[in-house]
Parts: sequence; structure tokens; C-alpha cells
Amino acid sequence: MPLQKAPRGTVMRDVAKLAGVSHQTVSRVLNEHPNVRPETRLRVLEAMRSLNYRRNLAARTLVTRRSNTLGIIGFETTLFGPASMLYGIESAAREAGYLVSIATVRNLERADVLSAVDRLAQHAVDGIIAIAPKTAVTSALMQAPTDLFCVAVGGAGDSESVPTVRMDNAEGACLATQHLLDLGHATVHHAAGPGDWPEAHERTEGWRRTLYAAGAVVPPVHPQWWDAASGYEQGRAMAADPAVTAIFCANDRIALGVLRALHEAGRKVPEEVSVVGFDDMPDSGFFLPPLTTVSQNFGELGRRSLALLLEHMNRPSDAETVDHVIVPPTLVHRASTAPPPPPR
Amino acid sequence: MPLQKAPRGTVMRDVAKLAGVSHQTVSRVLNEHPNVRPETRLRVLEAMRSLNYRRNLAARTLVTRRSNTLGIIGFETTLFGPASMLYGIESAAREAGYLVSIATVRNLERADVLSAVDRLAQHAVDGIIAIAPKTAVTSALMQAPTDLFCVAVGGAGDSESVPTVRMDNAEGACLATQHLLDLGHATVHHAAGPGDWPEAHERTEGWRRTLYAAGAVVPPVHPQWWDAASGYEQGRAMAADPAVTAIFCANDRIALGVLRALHEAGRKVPEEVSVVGFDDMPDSGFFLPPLTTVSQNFGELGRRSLALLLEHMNRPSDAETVDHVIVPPTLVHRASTAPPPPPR
DNA sequence: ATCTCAATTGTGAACGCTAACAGCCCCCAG
DNA sequence: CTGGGGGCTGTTAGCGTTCACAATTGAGAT
Repeated sequence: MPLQKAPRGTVMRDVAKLAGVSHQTVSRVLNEHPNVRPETRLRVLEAMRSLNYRRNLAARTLVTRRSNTLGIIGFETTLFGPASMLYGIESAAREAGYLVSIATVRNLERADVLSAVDRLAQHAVDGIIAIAPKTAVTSALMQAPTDLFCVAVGGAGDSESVPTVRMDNAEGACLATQHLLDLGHATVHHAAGPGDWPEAHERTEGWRRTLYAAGAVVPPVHPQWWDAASGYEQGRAMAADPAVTAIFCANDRIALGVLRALHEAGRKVPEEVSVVGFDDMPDSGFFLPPLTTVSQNFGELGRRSLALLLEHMNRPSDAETVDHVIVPPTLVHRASTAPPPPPR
Repeated sequence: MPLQKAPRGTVMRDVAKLAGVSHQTVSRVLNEHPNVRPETRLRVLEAMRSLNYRRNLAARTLVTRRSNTLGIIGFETTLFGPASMLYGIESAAREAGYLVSIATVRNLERADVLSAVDRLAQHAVDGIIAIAPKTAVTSALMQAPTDLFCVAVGGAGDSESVPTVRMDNAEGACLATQHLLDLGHATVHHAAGPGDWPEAHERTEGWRRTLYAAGAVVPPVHPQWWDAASGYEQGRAMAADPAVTAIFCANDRIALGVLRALHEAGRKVPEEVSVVGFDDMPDSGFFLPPLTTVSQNFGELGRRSLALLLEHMNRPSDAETVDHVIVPPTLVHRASTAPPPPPR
């Protein structure tokens, strides 16, 4: 591949010459060093502007060993949740003066994650945030070069020694389940997410524990994937069972599939069956009927994770604490839940 | 903000010493220069592996003036479309040996876009892909440093002199509208997207032209935003009008809102009113009823745009052609469309 | 008038890599 | 036996920035 060589632009030396100072003074102006006479400063700034000077960050990175770039390891970033976290991180990073580079992984195999870390490390990122719902990722992260700061966002709670920002999935599941129990439902069925994803697992566990604490029967689960098709499959089985009056879904997309299955079976929501989702996607309020759901603030999650990363980067290296920030979920009440129908 | 200085790692010189060669030979191995004796090559590779050597790309960038990084200017990247394009671009970029950095803009003001370009340029990206639905972006792109290659993806068709990859929105709108006309509907109403977005505008124009060509009445439009709430608003007005039997929506989210409005008004879909969407989001097949929609292959759009960018970068600079790649849409038939009800 | 200290500016040397050129060795032709 | 050429390797000089230190200046203290 014959690549063209970009032409050389204006550099510090050029600015220095025009302003009648040394290159070092230009550097000082650029880095806001205090000891520069205001008058000199202005002259330099003027020269920079007239030459349209732009500092070469590669050279700067070479000597400072800091690139002002952060790496993000993403998975399934087309989904609303990950995409929102990405956005939250990027916004916060920009305000902190960082650019973010993204490395998505196809699957969550250890090798894939390691190669993503490697790619980011080669490009000299200062830190890595992994949008990393499976534990393979966090454990791979620990193999990262020791001079690289990492945090994980949105995965499970049991992550070993990588700082983590995450939602309290179990608590969210509890909120949803308890809400349905409080309405008078004898028990709550569960349309689960993929069992090997910690987030799905935690939601299932939160649901199970809540039922158990209430002395309710714990129905079996048949987890599949995160999408509406999976919800439709699970929902069909539940719709066929007249004992089912309340369903807690692992996310809103699954809930959409469940709603469709119930509709096809002729079971009215919420009159006959109540449904609760998880995520509060932007359009969940426009499902038929509008979905009661557990709200996750993905943007906040992203922002928090960046804050945690920066905090770690600026902390003296002997402080070996591992933080885990947990963001609480809230329940959004809409029209898809109601008391159970009277027994006939 | 007191930042720690990362410790220094192993460099080429270390590898060279261990392998008993000069650093230049190490460099040759790394760059796959042909004239290295296989035996030497192996020794060097072995040394690199045992020292866990990782090439410093900042230094490489400094001398080659190529960072192997691409910049992406994104807008509303939490939405399914942009997020998918981003993913498509990133996948393709990885295969081509590039890392992508992302700069999102809050709004599409010229100043915002320029500052994003500037941020990317400072970080020495080799090229920029703008996910850029509004013309302000492409025109701002032309102000970019001349040594920076830019392409825009997914915006309008009338972009001036920036290479573009885009969907044929008018054609998609035509497909949808014609499908409804062919079913026997006297005319087709339109729940529009924001009129100041070229994509929305093109869809509206495609719809309008198709109706005009068929000699059908062109109903008024009241465009708002891309979300379900907007669809709900527009849908309520249409649901109240018994003459409305077919609705073409500017995207699937709007369609979701329209479906809800129709449902609340007691108008059955598709028996009384047919609805067509645009985008084919992953779960559109699980709406009530499953949505007939125009499918956009966002991933393909992303891949194509990367290919176009690379092609431009590797082209001799005297070739001043501007390419416009147009990806055709397809119509996905589902359950939300049917012939109009018999007049009563 | 001399000294001291701080503020301001300049000088040279890295940072880790690639490009350009020079040198070595060995084989084959003259 | 000598000369030339190609394969392979080493040497040197940047790339554009920051860092460490030296140099210069001027104000206030002695």
C-alpha cells in the first residue's frame, strides 16, 4: 500500500522565530507556564495564530509519555446501553481534555480482549475503560501492562481487582419484583437474559431472592439472548400458562417480545398480565402498553467511570485501593402493571 | 492536576542488544523489510517476545507523520443508526490496521464541528470520517487542514466537494410509498422527521414525488423529531382523520409512536390503517404488529465509507475527483401493511 | 555601589523511532 | 587474482516537543 507522506506544517521553531523568542518560550506559553511576561505571551500567541500553528501531539507524547488519549474497549456497541455509556465517557473525557479511542471486540474471548488492550497500549493510551459485561474481560484487563490504568463499567459486581462502576442489577430486579408482589401477584415469572452474562445473572438472582424472601414460588427460567426474539420465545410459553399474571423481563427488548407474545395469545396487558422491563430505553414509554421498567442511567455510568479512572491516574501509586462505585436504579411506573385479575 | 509520569518500558535498543544486532535491524524486522536474514529475524522476534517489547507508536508517528489513527466525528451516537455506522467503521478500520478516535459534537453548529476537527487534527489522525447528517458538517469539513482526508457518511446527497457515502433516502421513501399505493390506498400520509435534517428532508421529498407521480393528493406534514414521542403526536392527528388509511413514517421510532396513537384511537393496524417505517431497527419485527419498513444497512455504510477514505488517502494527490457512493435501500415486508378497508 | 534573589529567557540534550547512506561479506565474471 | 554487484547490517541524523539547567535581567537589601 503506497502511502503518501503528509507535508510538514509549521512547528514551534517557526513560531519562535516570528515572535522573536526561543522555541522553549513558545512551549512555555503553550503549557501555561507562569513565568512568561504577558507582553511576550501575547506576541507568541499572535505568531501562533498568524501561522495557524498546531502543536504536534506525537512529539509531545514521545517526551511526556502521556498521550491525553483514553482507550475504550467496547462490546456490542450498537446496543443502546453500551452506546450510551460510550457517549457518556466521551463527553466527560472531552471536558477533561482527553480524546477517546475505541477498540471493539467481536466476542468476549480472552484473546480478543487482550489483543484490544494491546492495540490500545501500542497507541499509548493513558488509561482504559472497558465496557465489559463478562468477567473474562475484567480478568484479561489485569494482564494489561502495569503502567496502564484500567476501570470496568457495567459488568458484574464480583470483579476481582479492577476498579468498577456498575449498576445495582440485583437491586433493580428486586424493585421490579417487589412492585409486582405488592400489587398482589402470587408470584412473578421471569424472562431472563443470557445466563452467562453477569448482568443477566444478577437480575435473575435479585428476582429469585425477592420471591424467596416473600415466600413465593420461584418459577423456572429459560434464558436466551437480550433481544426481542428471545422475549417472544419465552413469552409464548408463559402466555400459554393461565397461572402467569406477572412477568419481570431482563431488559426492555425482551419485554417487547413478551408483550407481542401475550398480545398474540389474546392476554391483555396489564389487565390479565403485568409486565416490567429493565433499562428504560428511550422509546419504552411508547410500547403497547407503555412499559413499567427499571431505569438505568447509562450516561451517568459512563461519566462516573471516567471520573474513577482519572482519580486513579492522579493518585500516588502506592495507594493500592480498589474502588467499586455502584449506581442505584429506579423504577419507572407506566401502564404495563396492575393488580392481578380476580380469580375465577 | 499533578499527573504521574509513567515508567519507561523496553525500547528497540534493548531488543537489539539482547538479539545482538543494531536497533535498525529491529526496526527492519518490525516493518517487514525484505532484506533481513531469516535467522536474524527469528532471533529478533524471540528477543522482542521475551522482553515483551511493544513499539512506541508516538515516536513512529513523529518521524513518519502517519499515526495509523482515524478520526470520527459523531452526532447523536447513542441512536441505533449512528452507533451502527460507528461500529461498521471501527471493524473495517481495525482490519486495515487503523485505530479510530471519536469526537462527538453536541450540536451541529459550525464552530462545534470545527473544534472537533481541530481536536482530531491535533492528535494527528490520518483521516476523518464524519457521521454527518447536516450540511453544516460537510461544509465545515472543507475548512479542515488540506493534508487531512475527509469523507462524510449518511448525510444528504447534495454535499459539495467532500466524498460521501450515503443511503438513497428518496428511493427508500419511494419504495415505501409505492408499496402502499400498490396495495390500493388512495394516498399515503407521512409522519416526518426533523425537516432541517437532510435525511428527513430527502425521505419527505421521495414520498412527495411518488405521490405526485401517481396523481395522488399530497397531505400536509408536521415534522418534529426522530423519536417515538414525535410519532405519537403526529399519529394522534392522523388517527382522528378517518380518511387516513396509510402512513409512511420517517423512521421506525416514529412508527412506534404512530402505532401507539392508532391503537389508542381504536384503529386497527393493518386492517384499517397501514404503517411503514424506515431503518429496520433490530426489534421492529416485534412491534404490534410487526413493522413493514425500509431497511438500511448501516454497517455496510460504515464499511464503505472507510474504504472510500483509504482509497482517497492512497491516491496520488493530483487526482481531484470527488466520489459519491450511494447504497440502495430495500423494503422489508411484515405485517403492518395491507390493502385499505372497503369504503362503507 | 554591591550583593542577592526571583523572574524571565535561552541552550542543549533527551524521548524512541525511521530514513538515508555507508560498510561489510560473499559470489561470480573477467 | 581482481573487480563489481547484491544481500545484509550498522551508523548517523533528524522528527517536534519537553526537561534540566544555565544565563540574563532588574529590583530591593546591604
